[in-house]
Order: sequence, then C-alpha cells, then structure tokens
Amino acid sequence: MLDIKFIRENIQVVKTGLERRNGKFPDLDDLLRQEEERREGLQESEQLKNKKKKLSAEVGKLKQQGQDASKQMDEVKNLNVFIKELDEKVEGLETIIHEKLLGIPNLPDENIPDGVDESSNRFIREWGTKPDFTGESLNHVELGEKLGLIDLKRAAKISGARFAVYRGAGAALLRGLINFMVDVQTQENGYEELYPPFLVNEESLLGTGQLPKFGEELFAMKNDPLFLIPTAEVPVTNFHRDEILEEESLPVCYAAYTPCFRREAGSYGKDTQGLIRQHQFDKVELVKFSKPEDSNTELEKLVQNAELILKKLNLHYRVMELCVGDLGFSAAKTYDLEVWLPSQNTYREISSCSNFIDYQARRAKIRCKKKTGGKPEFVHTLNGSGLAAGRLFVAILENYQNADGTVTVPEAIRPYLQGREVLST
RNA sequence: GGAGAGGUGGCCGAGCGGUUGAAGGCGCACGCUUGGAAAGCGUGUGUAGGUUUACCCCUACCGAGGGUUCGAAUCCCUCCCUCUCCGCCA
Repeated sequence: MLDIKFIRENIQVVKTGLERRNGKFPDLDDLLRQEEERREGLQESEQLKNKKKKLSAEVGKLKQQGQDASKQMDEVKNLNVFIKELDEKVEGLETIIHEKLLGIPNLPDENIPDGVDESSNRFIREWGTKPDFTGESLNHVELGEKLGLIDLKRAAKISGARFAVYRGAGAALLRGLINFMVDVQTQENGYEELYPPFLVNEESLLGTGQLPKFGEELFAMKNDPLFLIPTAEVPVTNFHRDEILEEESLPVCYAAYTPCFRREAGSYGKDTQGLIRQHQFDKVELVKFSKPEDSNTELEKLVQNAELILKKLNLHYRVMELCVGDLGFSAAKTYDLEVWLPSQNTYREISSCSNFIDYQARRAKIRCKKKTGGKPEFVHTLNGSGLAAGRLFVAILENYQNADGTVTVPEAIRPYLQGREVLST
C-alpha cells in the first residue's frame, strides 16, 4: 500500500508511476479530496474532544468538593452529539480511503523497462547451454508417464484437471529436489528454514496483497475464514506482521518449503497439458526483510541464491528483468529466472524474485527500529522462488533425457535418491 | 466440543470509574563515578495520527469491536487469542 502522505506530497510522481502500469485504479484527485475532508473533520473532532476532557476533569473536581456540576455535565452531553457525528464522518472517509489505497498497486521502479507484456522484458544474462538432442526428444509428460513417474489420469479422477500424482521414483525425485533446495539455501546461503501453516487468514492475505483484489485466485475454506496459501510468501512475510524488528537483525532471511494452491481462474486453456500449470505445486520460497537502503542489493543476492540451484543442477537458464506490464501488483521490481525447456523450444519461468520495497511492509505493519533513534520505519520485503519444484522436475526430465528414453539423475540430486544415476522403466 | 483462568509498554508486573499513557522492577541508552570494569547514583526510554522548519502542543490506543457514564485500563455485552482440566484425535 502506498502512503497517503506520500501521495499527498508527491502526487505527480505517483500519477506518473501508475500511468506506466496498465489497468484501472482509483482516481487520485478524488482520493486526495477525501483525505483533505478527513483531516478537516479529524481536527475539528479532536478540538472538541480536548474541550470535553477538560470539562470532565472539572466535573470530577467539583463533585469531590461537593459542588454542583450539572452545567458542565450538560455541556459535555451536548459536545458528545457533535463529536459522534464528526467521528462517524471521519471513520466513513477513512474506510473509503483505506479501501482505495488497497486497490492501488505499487509504483514500479524507475529503471525497469516500459511495455505491456513479457515481450518487453529485458534480458539480463544467461548461464549454461542448450542440450543438443540429435534424435527426437520427448516432452515431460511422455517421459514421466513412460517411466511411471507421474500419473495425470488418476489425478484427474481423484481431484480433477490440473492435478498430478507423482509415483515411485518420480515421487522420490520431487521430494529429493525439495530437500536439496532447502538444504542449499539453509546451509550455503544462510537462510533460516521455516515450515509454516498452509492455511492462512484474511489479514495475512491483505498484508501481502493477494486480497482484496485477487481473491478469485485463492481456494477458500467453506466453513472457516481461511484460505489455502498460493505461495509461502504469504505465511512467511506475515510471520513478522505487526512487529518492530531490530535494525541489527536485518536482513532477516527465511527459506520455506510449502505446497502452493492456485485456482488459475484467469488461465483457461493455457498450459493445460502436463505439470507446468497446476492447482497444487511445490515450491521453496525465499523471503527477506531488509533495511530500505539495502533492498536493491538484497534483490541481486536473492536472484543469485535462486540461480545457484539451477547451476548445481547444470540447467541452462536466463535471467529477465520484467517490464512494467508484466510486473505483479505489489512489486516494484522483479527478475524472472527462466529455464530452458527443449520440448517447448522455449524458456519457462521457474522463479520470480521481487523487491516490494515498503509496499507490503506498510500493509502488514512490519517496521524496524533505527539504531540511531527516531521513528521506526517500514522495512523492505523481498521474495523469490528458490525454486518451483514442479517445473524443476519438468526441466530435469526434459533436459536430462537420453536417446533410449531414460533420464539421467543430475549428480547433485543423487544423494537424495540413494545414489541412483538413471531413471528407467 | 465442554468447564475454568487469563490477555496491561521490549519483557515481568501493579492498577479504587475521575490529571493513569499508565506505579514498581528488569532490560536498554546517555551521563556521573572509576586506572578500567562491576556496583552505585542521575536522566531518559511505547505506537499511530494531526499540527509544526523544529521544539512544543493536541487526539487516540491497556487483545478487538460495541455499550453504560459528564468521565472507562477499571462496569456490561459480543468476538478473538493463550493457558489448565475433560472429551476427541495423528
């Protein structure tokens, strides 16, 4: 959420920033008019409250002395009518203003490219090379089903479209990948592991920005006000909601494995085949809380932390900087990691690493106390996938397939599969 | 799910309906003291909003939301959370 004070004082900056994004947002001039009205009402009400307080104290004194205080009492009663009226007006305006603020996305970082979709994303770097398949190569569904690693048909029977059953060595590989990723991030990159709840309340989803605007993407519980998490970002960022952190403790870095649940409401017909787009998938998420002045450096580190997984698995990938049109609602700047998928002859997103600056922190009230004193200020929050396990599974099958239809297990994963080197029938 | 107890500042812990934003303690910061440290002494130390160049000042906040009252941390109602016991359960 943007700071209303900031909007007031930098209206042109905000307007310019929002114009870069496509979409409809609340009218800012209206918003500022309402804010002005709110402050006027507030001041008036506070003045009356001050008067009331003084009168009530007088009543107390007079009564102690056994004197008549009915005049003061009547006066306060009278004041209360006006105060109530003003407070109701102010409260109403506050609600409207708050709701509007929740509907305004973050301002994009000044330096990210303009553009309406991914075609304007900026190439940053790439690593590794595309595998060279002389013969015909198979896609991950063909490989996975042939080798008995996944069962999509039975998953559809159990749950419906966009679900998968991993079985046998496939299940072990998925589990191994998750453990591998958590181990690398905790042991080599210094993250603390968190294992959070997979169901969260509404406040948490408001804090990270999924609600109120994107409720249709969430699976909701029928009998309880809870939602399945669409990403570990939600429980992990909200871990410190309503808290004031010590400046010396920053950056605070967490890695969390969770399954993620998404309704994929806006993606009918997209990626319907295979494991690419599922209602349930597994992901190791990296979350950072940083000092404001360090967040851009921390974003670069975060991307590298995620890249390390792909390097260790020797998978070809590229790093893209998202243009404004491709940028998420709460993010100011985002890098995507895209892994090479031979079957689609293209790169597919396997990680998205974002700096939200103070946008989520303001919503979720996550601050830090400055060592030099002064008011606590909002921290910057960042997160990124490190990585999405399902898509990583896909990338391994397709990039590590052999001419005979078997799949070589990447060396880094072998310890997690009892030393197994090849997946075959 | 049933019964009971409780939720007060970074932490512990007082608090009769009337200058209580809140005693006391711990912690922390600064100063004095010391060769240095500890101890001791002194001072300071919540958050948000409004106003202000700044200081000041004002308003709100004692789990959340309502109510009673001239006046509520203190009384009443609803909800949330924690703990104990019982039930159920992996």
